[in-house]
Amino acid sequence: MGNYISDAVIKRLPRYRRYLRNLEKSGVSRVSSKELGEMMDVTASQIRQDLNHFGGFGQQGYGYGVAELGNSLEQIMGLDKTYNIAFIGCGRLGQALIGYLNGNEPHYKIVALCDNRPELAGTEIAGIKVMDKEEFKVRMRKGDIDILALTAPARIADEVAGDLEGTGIRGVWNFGHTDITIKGVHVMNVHLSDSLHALTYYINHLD
Amino acid sequence: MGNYISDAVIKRLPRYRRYLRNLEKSGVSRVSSKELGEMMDVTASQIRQDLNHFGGFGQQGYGYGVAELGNSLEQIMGLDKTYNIAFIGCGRLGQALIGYLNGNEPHYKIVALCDNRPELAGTEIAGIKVMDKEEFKVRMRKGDIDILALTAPARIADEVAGDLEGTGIRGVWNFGHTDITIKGVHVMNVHLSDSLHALTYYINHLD
DNA sequence: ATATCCATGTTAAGAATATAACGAGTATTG
DNA sequence: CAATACTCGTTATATTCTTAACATGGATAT
Repeated sequence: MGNYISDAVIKRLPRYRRYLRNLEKSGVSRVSSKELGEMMDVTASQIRQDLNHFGGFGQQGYGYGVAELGNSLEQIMGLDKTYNIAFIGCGRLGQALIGYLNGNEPHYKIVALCDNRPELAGTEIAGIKVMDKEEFKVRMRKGDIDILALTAPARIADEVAGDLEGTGIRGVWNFGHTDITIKGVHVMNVHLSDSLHALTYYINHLD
Repeated sequence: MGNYISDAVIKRLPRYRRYLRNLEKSGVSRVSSKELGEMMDVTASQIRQDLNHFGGFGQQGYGYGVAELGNSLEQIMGLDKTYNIAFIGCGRLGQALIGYLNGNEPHYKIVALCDNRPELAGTEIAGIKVMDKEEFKVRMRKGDIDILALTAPARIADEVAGDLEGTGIRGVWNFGHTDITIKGVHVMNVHLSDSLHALTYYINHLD
Protein backbone atom coordinates (compact mmCIF):
# COMPACT_ATOMS: atom_id res chain seq x y z
CA MET A 1 0.00 0.00 0.00
CA GLY A 2 0.95 3.62 -0.31
CA ASN A 3 2.56 3.27 -3.72
CA TYR A 4 1.07 5.27 -6.53
CA ILE A 5 -1.36 3.66 -8.93
CA SER A 6 -2.50 5.55 -11.98
CA ASP A 7 -5.94 7.10 -12.38
CA ALA A 8 -6.56 4.97 -15.43
CA VAL A 9 -6.34 1.83 -13.31
CA ILE A 10 -8.45 3.18 -10.44
CA LYS A 11 -11.22 4.28 -12.78
CA ARG A 12 -11.50 0.74 -14.09
CA LEU A 13 -11.86 -0.93 -10.71
CA PRO A 14 -15.55 -0.11 -10.18
CA ARG A 15 -16.33 -1.57 -13.56
CA TYR A 16 -14.50 -4.81 -12.83
CA ARG A 17 -16.40 -5.06 -9.61
CA ARG A 18 -19.71 -4.48 -11.35
CA TYR A 19 -19.13 -7.29 -13.82
CA LEU A 20 -17.96 -9.66 -11.12
CA ARG A 21 -21.00 -9.02 -8.97
CA ASN A 22 -23.25 -9.60 -11.96
CA LEU A 23 -21.48 -12.88 -12.70
CA GLU A 24 -21.91 -13.85 -9.08
CA LYS A 25 -25.63 -13.13 -9.28
CA SER A 26 -25.81 -15.35 -12.36
CA GLY A 27 -24.31 -18.17 -10.34
CA VAL A 28 -20.87 -18.13 -11.97
CA SER A 29 -18.16 -18.97 -9.47
CA ARG A 30 -14.97 -18.78 -11.50
CA VAL A 31 -13.75 -16.68 -14.38
CA SER A 32 -10.52 -16.28 -16.32
CA SER A 33 -9.05 -13.00 -17.41
CA LYS A 34 -9.73 -14.07 -20.97
CA GLU A 35 -13.43 -14.67 -20.36
CA LEU A 36 -13.87 -11.51 -18.33
CA GLY A 37 -11.99 -9.52 -20.94
CA GLU A 38 -14.28 -10.72 -23.69
CA MET A 39 -17.34 -9.75 -21.66
CA MET A 40 -15.97 -6.33 -20.84
CA ASP A 41 -14.30 -5.70 -24.17
CA VAL A 42 -10.84 -5.21 -22.72
CA THR A 43 -7.75 -7.35 -23.10
CA ALA A 44 -7.04 -10.16 -20.69
CA SER A 45 -3.59 -8.68 -20.29
CA GLN A 46 -4.98 -5.42 -19.00
CA ILE A 47 -7.10 -7.15 -16.40
CA ARG A 48 -4.18 -9.19 -15.11
CA GLN A 49 -1.90 -6.17 -15.12
CA ASP A 50 -4.45 -4.00 -13.32
CA LEU A 51 -5.14 -6.56 -10.62
CA ASN A 52 -1.48 -7.22 -10.14
CA HIS A 53 -0.97 -3.72 -8.80
CA PHE A 54 -2.80 -4.88 -5.71
CA GLY A 55 -1.65 -8.47 -5.39
CA GLY A 56 -2.27 -11.89 -6.83
CA PHE A 57 -5.90 -12.90 -6.61
CA GLY A 58 -5.97 -15.73 -9.12
CA GLN A 59 -4.60 -19.15 -9.58
CA GLN A 60 -2.77 -20.60 -12.56
CA GLY A 61 -4.80 -22.99 -14.61
CA TYR A 62 -7.95 -22.00 -12.74
CA GLY A 63 -8.60 -18.28 -13.04
CA TYR A 64 -10.23 -16.08 -10.42
CA GLY A 65 -12.90 -16.85 -7.89
CA VAL A 66 -15.73 -14.52 -8.80
CA ALA A 67 -16.90 -13.82 -5.27
CA GLU A 68 -13.39 -13.62 -3.85
CA LEU A 69 -12.15 -11.21 -6.48
CA GLY A 70 -15.27 -9.09 -6.04
CA ASN A 71 -14.60 -8.94 -2.32
CA SER A 72 -10.96 -8.07 -2.89
CA LEU A 73 -11.87 -5.24 -5.23
CA GLU A 74 -14.33 -3.88 -2.70
CA GLN A 75 -11.67 -3.97 -0.06
CA ILE A 76 -9.21 -2.20 -2.35
CA MET A 77 -11.73 0.59 -3.01
CA GLY A 78 -12.68 0.74 0.66
CA LEU A 79 -16.19 -0.57 0.09
CA ASP A 80 -15.80 -2.88 3.05
CA LYS A 81 -16.25 0.17 5.25
CA THR A 82 -19.21 2.52 5.65
CA TYR A 83 -19.19 6.22 4.84
CA ASN A 84 -21.27 9.10 6.08
CA ILE A 85 -22.38 11.35 3.30
CA ALA A 86 -24.08 14.75 3.30
CA PHE A 87 -25.85 16.54 0.48
CA ILE A 88 -25.82 20.22 -0.33
CA GLY A 89 -28.70 20.69 -2.71
CA CYS A 90 -31.88 18.66 -2.36
CA GLY A 91 -33.50 19.39 -5.68
CA ARG A 92 -34.42 16.66 -8.10
CA LEU A 93 -30.83 15.61 -8.75
CA GLY A 94 -30.01 15.48 -5.06
CA GLN A 95 -33.15 13.52 -4.32
CA ALA A 96 -32.44 11.11 -7.16
CA LEU A 97 -29.01 10.36 -5.74
CA ILE A 98 -30.30 10.12 -2.19
CA GLY A 99 -32.90 7.60 -3.32
CA TYR A 100 -30.36 5.62 -5.25
CA LEU A 101 -27.88 5.43 -2.40
CA ASN A 102 -30.53 4.45 0.11
CA GLY A 103 -31.79 1.66 -2.10
CA ASN A 104 -28.59 0.36 -3.65
CA GLU A 105 -25.51 1.38 -1.73
CA PRO A 106 -25.59 0.13 1.84
CA HIS A 107 -22.06 1.36 2.49
CA TYR A 108 -23.04 4.99 2.20
CA LYS A 109 -25.19 6.43 4.95
CA ILE A 110 -26.86 9.76 4.42
CA VAL A 111 -26.48 11.75 7.61
CA ALA A 112 -27.20 15.38 6.74
CA LEU A 113 -28.96 17.46 4.11
CA CYS A 114 -28.74 21.12 3.21
CA ASP A 115 -30.87 23.27 0.97
CA ASN A 116 -31.29 26.99 1.17
CA ARG A 117 -34.71 27.21 -0.43
CA PRO A 118 -37.21 28.31 2.21
CA GLU A 119 -39.82 25.82 1.01
CA LEU A 120 -37.45 22.93 1.68
CA ALA A 121 -35.78 24.04 4.89
CA GLY A 122 -37.34 22.20 7.78
CA THR A 123 -38.89 19.43 5.70
CA GLU A 124 -37.61 15.89 5.71
CA ILE A 125 -36.25 13.84 2.80
CA ALA A 126 -35.76 10.11 3.30
CA GLY A 127 -36.19 10.69 7.00
CA ILE A 128 -33.45 13.31 7.26
CA LYS A 129 -34.12 16.93 8.14
CA VAL A 130 -33.17 19.50 5.51
CA MET A 131 -31.08 22.26 7.09
CA ASP A 132 -30.46 25.77 5.87
CA LYS A 133 -26.93 26.93 5.15
CA GLU A 134 -26.14 28.23 8.61
CA GLU A 135 -27.43 25.23 10.48
CA PHE A 136 -25.59 22.95 8.08
CA LYS A 137 -22.28 24.71 8.61
CA VAL A 138 -22.61 24.00 12.30
CA ARG A 139 -23.56 20.40 11.59
CA MET A 140 -20.43 19.91 9.46
CA ARG A 141 -18.27 20.74 12.48
CA LYS A 142 -19.51 17.66 14.28
CA GLY A 143 -16.77 15.90 12.33
CA ASP A 144 -18.51 12.69 11.29
CA ILE A 145 -19.08 13.42 7.59
CA ASP A 146 -16.78 11.61 5.17
CA ILE A 147 -18.15 12.69 1.81
CA LEU A 148 -19.98 15.80 0.68
CA ALA A 149 -22.20 15.60 -2.39
CA LEU A 150 -22.66 18.93 -4.14
CA THR A 151 -25.91 18.98 -6.08
CA ALA A 152 -26.65 22.67 -5.77
CA PRO A 153 -25.93 25.74 -7.89
CA ALA A 154 -22.25 26.60 -8.00
CA ARG A 155 -22.63 29.75 -5.93
CA ILE A 156 -23.91 27.96 -2.85
CA ALA A 157 -21.62 25.00 -3.33
CA ASP A 158 -18.56 27.25 -3.53
CA GLU A 159 -19.54 29.07 -0.36
CA VAL A 160 -19.95 25.95 1.72
CA ALA A 161 -16.94 24.29 0.14
CA GLY A 162 -14.87 27.15 1.53
CA ASP A 163 -15.67 25.96 5.03
CA LEU A 164 -14.52 22.37 4.75
CA GLU A 165 -11.25 22.72 6.59
CA GLY A 166 -11.26 20.96 9.92
CA THR A 167 -14.54 19.13 9.29
CA GLY A 168 -12.96 15.79 8.52
CA ILE A 169 -14.61 15.70 5.11
CA ARG A 170 -12.28 13.81 2.82
CA GLY A 171 -14.16 13.64 -0.44
CA VAL A 172 -16.45 15.79 -2.54
CA TRP A 173 -18.77 14.37 -5.19
CA ASN A 174 -19.33 17.46 -7.27
CA PHE A 175 -22.20 17.75 -9.74
CA GLY A 176 -21.90 21.50 -10.09
CA HIS A 177 -20.99 23.07 -13.38
CA THR A 178 -17.66 24.44 -12.27
CA ASP A 179 -14.55 22.49 -11.34
CA ILE A 180 -13.54 22.85 -7.75
CA THR A 181 -10.31 21.98 -5.98
CA ILE A 182 -9.90 21.87 -2.23
CA LYS A 183 -6.65 21.29 -0.42
CA GLY A 184 -6.49 17.98 1.40
CA VAL A 185 -9.79 16.80 -0.04
CA HIS A 186 -10.32 14.62 -3.08
CA VAL A 187 -12.84 16.13 -5.45
CA MET A 188 -14.63 14.07 -8.08
CA ASN A 189 -16.05 16.50 -10.62
CA VAL A 190 -18.84 14.77 -12.50
CA HIS A 191 -20.08 17.27 -15.12
CA LEU A 192 -23.06 15.59 -16.70
CA SER A 193 -23.28 18.18 -19.44
CA ASP A 194 -19.71 17.46 -20.52
CA SER A 195 -20.65 13.86 -21.16
CA LEU A 196 -23.61 14.99 -23.26
CA HIS A 197 -21.39 17.29 -25.27
CA ALA A 198 -18.82 14.58 -25.90
CA LEU A 199 -21.67 12.31 -26.96
CA THR A 200 -22.80 15.02 -29.34
CA TYR A 201 -19.37 15.11 -30.91
CA TYR A 202 -19.48 11.37 -31.44
CA ILE A 203 -22.93 11.20 -33.01
CA ASN A 204 -21.68 13.70 -35.57
CA HIS A 205 -18.69 11.50 -36.28
CA LEU A 206 -20.13 8.00 -36.52
CA ASP A 207 -18.08 6.15 -39.13
CA MET B 1 -12.53 15.88 -41.05
CA GLY B 2 -12.98 12.16 -40.89
CA ASN B 3 -9.59 11.41 -39.38
CA TYR B 4 -9.51 9.75 -36.02
CA ILE B 5 -9.03 11.82 -32.90
CA SER B 6 -8.50 10.07 -29.60
CA ASP B 7 -11.11 9.86 -26.86
CA ALA B 8 -8.77 11.65 -24.49
CA VAL B 9 -8.86 14.74 -26.70
CA ILE B 10 -12.61 14.66 -27.26
CA LYS B 11 -13.32 14.35 -23.56
CA ARG B 12 -11.35 17.53 -22.93
CA LEU B 13 -13.20 19.66 -25.47
CA PRO B 14 -16.29 20.34 -23.34
CA ARG B 15 -14.08 21.52 -20.52
CA TYR B 16 -12.17 23.91 -22.74
CA ARG B 17 -15.45 25.28 -23.94
CA ARG B 18 -16.72 25.73 -20.40
CA TYR B 19 -13.70 27.74 -19.37
CA LEU B 20 -13.83 29.87 -22.48
CA ARG B 21 -17.49 30.70 -22.01
CA ASN B 22 -16.80 31.62 -18.41
CA LEU B 23 -13.97 33.90 -19.50
CA GLU B 24 -16.26 35.45 -22.06
CA LYS B 25 -18.86 36.14 -19.37
CA SER B 26 -16.15 37.83 -17.32
CA GLY B 27 -15.44 40.14 -20.22
CA VAL B 28 -12.11 38.62 -21.24
CA SER B 29 -11.64 38.75 -24.97
CA ARG B 30 -8.26 37.12 -25.51
CA VAL B 31 -6.32 34.34 -23.84
CA SER B 32 -3.06 32.51 -24.45
CA SER B 33 -2.60 28.79 -24.10
CA LYS B 34 -0.31 29.55 -21.16
CA GLU B 35 -2.95 31.55 -19.31
CA LEU B 36 -5.72 29.08 -20.06
CA GLY B 37 -3.49 26.20 -19.04
CA GLU B 38 -2.78 27.78 -15.67
CA MET B 39 -6.49 28.29 -15.05
CA MET B 40 -7.37 24.76 -16.03
CA ASP B 41 -4.30 23.10 -14.55
CA VAL B 42 -3.16 21.56 -17.80
CA THR B 43 -0.06 22.32 -19.85
CA ALA B 44 -0.13 24.97 -22.54
CA SER B 45 1.35 22.39 -24.84
CA GLN B 46 -1.60 20.10 -24.43
CA ILE B 47 -4.07 22.83 -25.24
CA ARG B 48 -2.24 23.80 -28.41
CA GLN B 49 -1.81 20.20 -29.42
CA ASP B 50 -5.46 19.37 -28.79
CA LEU B 51 -6.75 22.36 -30.74
CA ASN B 52 -4.37 21.68 -33.56
CA HIS B 53 -6.18 18.48 -34.38
CA PHE B 54 -9.00 20.64 -35.67
CA GLY B 55 -7.15 23.55 -37.21
CA GLY B 56 -5.39 26.76 -36.25
CA PHE B 57 -7.58 29.02 -34.18
CA GLY B 58 -4.97 31.31 -32.71
CA GLN B 59 -2.52 33.92 -33.78
CA GLN B 60 1.18 34.13 -32.98
CA GLY B 61 2.03 36.84 -30.50
CA TYR B 62 -1.63 37.32 -29.65
CA GLY B 63 -3.21 34.10 -28.46
CA TYR B 64 -6.80 33.03 -29.00
CA GLY B 65 -9.93 35.09 -29.27
CA VAL B 66 -12.09 33.84 -26.39
CA ALA B 67 -15.42 34.11 -28.14
CA GLU B 68 -14.09 32.84 -31.47
CA LEU B 69 -12.42 29.80 -29.96
CA GLY B 70 -15.55 29.08 -27.94
CA ASN B 71 -17.58 29.20 -31.12
CA SER B 72 -15.10 26.98 -32.94
CA LEU B 73 -15.21 24.40 -30.17
CA GLU B 74 -18.99 24.38 -30.25
CA GLN B 75 -18.91 23.86 -33.97
CA ILE B 76 -16.42 21.01 -33.59
CA MET B 77 -18.69 19.29 -31.08
CA GLY B 78 -21.75 20.01 -33.16
CA LEU B 79 -23.25 22.42 -30.64
CA ASP B 80 -24.07 24.82 -33.43
CA LYS B 81 -26.91 22.48 -34.33
CA THR B 82 -29.98 21.46 -32.36
CA TYR B 83 -30.79 17.92 -31.24
CA ASN B 84 -34.03 16.22 -30.39
CA ILE B 85 -33.76 14.15 -27.28
CA ALA B 86 -36.12 11.66 -25.67
CA PHE B 87 -36.11 10.24 -22.16
CA ILE B 88 -36.89 6.74 -21.05
CA GLY B 89 -37.41 7.04 -17.33
CA CYS B 90 -39.02 10.10 -15.82
CA GLY B 91 -38.21 9.56 -12.18
CA ARG B 92 -36.24 12.06 -10.18
CA LEU B 93 -33.04 11.63 -12.18
CA GLY B 94 -34.87 11.96 -15.48
CA GLN B 95 -36.73 15.01 -14.26
CA ALA B 96 -33.53 16.56 -12.97
CA LEU B 97 -31.89 16.21 -16.37
CA ILE B 98 -34.99 17.40 -18.19
CA GLY B 99 -35.07 20.50 -16.03
CA TYR B 100 -31.40 21.14 -16.53
CA LEU B 101 -31.54 20.81 -20.29
CA ASN B 102 -34.58 23.03 -20.58
CA GLY B 103 -32.97 25.75 -18.53
CA ASN B 104 -29.37 25.58 -19.64
CA GLU B 105 -28.95 23.77 -22.92
CA PRO B 106 -30.86 25.45 -25.72
CA HIS B 107 -29.40 23.12 -28.33
CA TYR B 108 -31.19 20.09 -26.94
CA LYS B 109 -34.92 19.95 -27.38
CA ILE B 110 -36.90 17.41 -25.42
CA VAL B 111 -39.46 15.90 -27.76
CA ALA B 112 -40.68 12.69 -26.11
CA LEU B 113 -40.89 11.05 -22.71
CA CYS B 114 -41.48 7.48 -21.66
CA ASP B 115 -42.22 5.96 -18.29
CA ASN B 116 -43.99 2.73 -17.63
CA ARG B 117 -45.29 3.54 -14.17
CA PRO B 118 -49.07 3.83 -14.35
CA GLU B 119 -49.12 6.89 -12.12
CA LEU B 120 -46.91 8.80 -14.58
CA ALA B 121 -48.30 7.61 -17.90
CA GLY B 122 -50.56 10.27 -19.31
CA THR B 123 -49.22 13.09 -17.14
CA GLU B 124 -47.10 15.92 -18.48
CA ILE B 125 -43.56 16.87 -17.51
CA ALA B 126 -42.19 20.17 -18.73
CA GLY B 127 -45.12 20.34 -21.12
CA ILE B 128 -44.42 16.95 -22.71
CA LYS B 129 -46.75 14.01 -22.42
CA VAL B 130 -45.35 10.92 -20.71
CA MET B 131 -45.98 7.85 -22.84
CA ASP B 132 -46.04 4.21 -21.85
CA LYS B 133 -43.65 1.75 -23.42
CA GLU B 134 -45.86 0.75 -26.34
CA GLU B 135 -46.84 4.25 -27.32
CA PHE B 136 -43.23 5.34 -27.06
CA LYS B 137 -42.01 2.57 -29.36
CA VAL B 138 -44.38 3.89 -32.01
CA ARG B 139 -43.24 7.43 -31.36
CA MET B 140 -39.60 6.45 -31.91
CA ARG B 141 -40.44 5.32 -35.42
CA LYS B 142 -41.30 8.86 -36.39
CA GLY B 143 -37.57 9.20 -37.00
CA ASP B 144 -36.90 12.64 -35.55
CA ILE B 145 -35.13 11.66 -32.33
CA ASP B 146 -31.35 12.16 -32.28
CA ILE B 147 -30.47 11.17 -28.73
CA LEU B 148 -32.07 8.81 -26.25
CA ALA B 149 -31.47 9.38 -22.55
CA LEU B 150 -31.84 6.24 -20.46
CA THR B 151 -32.76 7.09 -16.90
CA ALA B 152 -34.79 4.03 -16.10
CA PRO B 153 -34.04 0.64 -14.56
CA ALA B 154 -31.83 -1.51 -16.78
CA ARG B 155 -34.57 -3.99 -17.63
CA ILE B 156 -36.80 -1.44 -19.31
CA ALA B 157 -33.88 0.38 -20.86
CA ASP B 158 -32.53 -2.82 -22.39
CA GLU B 159 -35.90 -3.70 -23.84
CA VAL B 160 -36.40 -0.40 -25.58
CA ALA B 161 -32.77 -0.18 -26.60
CA GLY B 162 -33.33 -3.36 -28.59
CA ASP B 163 -35.74 -1.49 -30.84
CA LEU B 164 -33.47 1.35 -31.89
CA GLU B 165 -32.62 0.09 -35.35
CA GLY B 166 -34.17 2.19 -38.06
CA THR B 167 -35.29 4.98 -35.72
CA GLY B 168 -32.51 7.38 -36.66
CA ILE B 169 -31.36 7.59 -33.06
CA ARG B 170 -27.62 8.16 -33.14
CA GLY B 171 -26.68 8.53 -29.50
CA VAL B 172 -27.62 7.09 -26.14
CA TRP B 173 -26.93 8.86 -22.87
CA ASN B 174 -27.06 5.92 -20.51
CA PHE B 175 -27.46 6.37 -16.76
CA GLY B 176 -28.36 2.75 -16.15
CA HIS B 177 -26.16 0.50 -14.11
CA THR B 178 -25.16 -1.80 -16.92
CA ASP B 179 -23.01 -0.98 -19.91
CA ILE B 180 -24.82 -1.20 -23.16
CA THR B 181 -23.52 -1.31 -26.70
CA ILE B 182 -25.66 -0.85 -29.77
CA LYS B 183 -24.47 -1.25 -33.32
CA GLY B 184 -24.37 2.00 -35.26
CA VAL B 185 -25.20 4.09 -32.20
CA HIS B 186 -22.78 5.86 -29.92
CA VAL B 187 -23.44 5.05 -26.28
CA MET B 188 -22.17 7.23 -23.48
CA ASN B 189 -22.33 5.15 -20.31
CA VAL B 190 -22.32 7.50 -17.34
CA HIS B 191 -22.33 5.26 -14.24
CA LEU B 192 -22.66 7.67 -11.36
CA SER B 193 -21.95 4.97 -8.80
CA ASP B 194 -18.62 4.18 -10.44
CA SER B 195 -17.52 7.75 -9.84
CA LEU B 196 -18.53 7.47 -6.19
CA HIS B 197 -16.59 4.26 -5.83
CA ALA B 198 -13.48 5.73 -7.41
CA LEU B 199 -13.84 8.71 -5.07
CA THR B 200 -14.05 6.27 -2.19
CA TYR B 201 -10.78 4.70 -3.24
CA TYR B 202 -9.15 8.11 -3.29
CA ILE B 203 -10.35 9.29 0.10
CA ASN B 204 -8.77 6.16 1.54
CA HIS B 205 -5.51 7.00 -0.19
CA LEU B 206 -5.05 10.71 0.42
CA ASP B 207 -1.28 11.25 0.72
C1' DA C 1 10.25 52.03 -38.57
C1' DT C 2 12.87 48.96 -36.02
C1' DA C 3 13.68 46.02 -32.44
C1' DT C 4 11.93 43.20 -28.94
C1' DC C 5 8.65 40.32 -27.11
C1' DC C 6 5.07 36.89 -27.43
C1' DA C 7 2.70 32.95 -28.50
C1' DT C 8 1.39 30.18 -32.05
C1' DG C 9 1.60 25.62 -34.90
C1' DT C 10 4.49 21.82 -35.32
C1' DT C 11 8.11 18.53 -34.70
C1' DA C 12 10.81 15.91 -31.53
C1' DA C 13 11.53 13.70 -27.11
C1' DG C 14 9.86 11.63 -23.10
C1' DA C 15 6.49 9.39 -20.10
C1' DA C 16 2.72 6.63 -19.43
C1' DT C 17 -0.26 3.13 -20.86
C1' DA C 18 -1.63 -0.99 -23.13
C1' DT C 19 -0.55 -5.29 -25.41
C1' DA C 20 2.02 -9.30 -26.21
C1' DA C 21 5.16 -12.92 -24.78
C1' DC C 22 6.58 -16.35 -21.70
C1' DG C 23 7.92 -19.25 -17.71
C1' DA C 24 5.80 -21.60 -13.90
C1' DG C 25 2.40 -23.97 -11.63
C1' DT C 26 -2.46 -25.86 -11.38
C1' DA C 27 -6.32 -28.39 -13.04
C1' DT C 28 -8.15 -31.68 -16.07
C1' DT C 29 -8.13 -35.71 -19.13
C1' DG C 30 -7.31 -40.32 -20.61
C1' DC D 1 -0.24 -41.40 -13.09
C1' DA D 2 1.49 -39.14 -17.05
C1' DA D 3 0.44 -35.90 -20.41
C1' DT D 4 -2.02 -32.04 -22.02
C1' DA D 5 -4.36 -27.83 -21.65
C1' DC D 6 -5.04 -23.73 -18.99
C1' DT D 7 -4.11 -19.44 -17.07
C1' DC D 8 -1.75 -16.84 -13.82
C1' DG D 9 1.93 -13.29 -12.55
C1' DT D 10 5.50 -10.89 -14.68
C1' DT D 11 8.72 -9.07 -17.96
C1' DA D 12 9.39 -7.16 -22.43
C1' DT D 13 7.68 -4.72 -26.39
C1' DA D 14 4.66 -1.66 -28.77
C1' DT D 15 1.66 1.99 -28.86
C1' DT D 16 -0.44 6.05 -27.32
C1' DC D 17 -0.44 10.20 -24.97
C1' DT D 18 1.87 14.13 -22.92
C1' DT D 19 5.37 17.48 -22.51
C1' DA D 20 9.16 20.05 -24.23
C1' DA D 21 11.60 22.48 -27.87
C1' DC D 22 11.80 25.55 -31.61
C1' DA D 23 11.21 28.20 -35.82
C1' DT D 24 7.95 31.47 -37.69
C1' DG D 25 5.43 35.48 -37.82
C1' DG D 26 2.32 38.93 -35.67
C1' DA D 27 1.87 42.36 -31.82
C1' DT D 28 3.70 45.90 -29.00
C1' DA D 29 6.80 49.51 -27.55
C1' DT D 30 10.07 53.11 -28.38
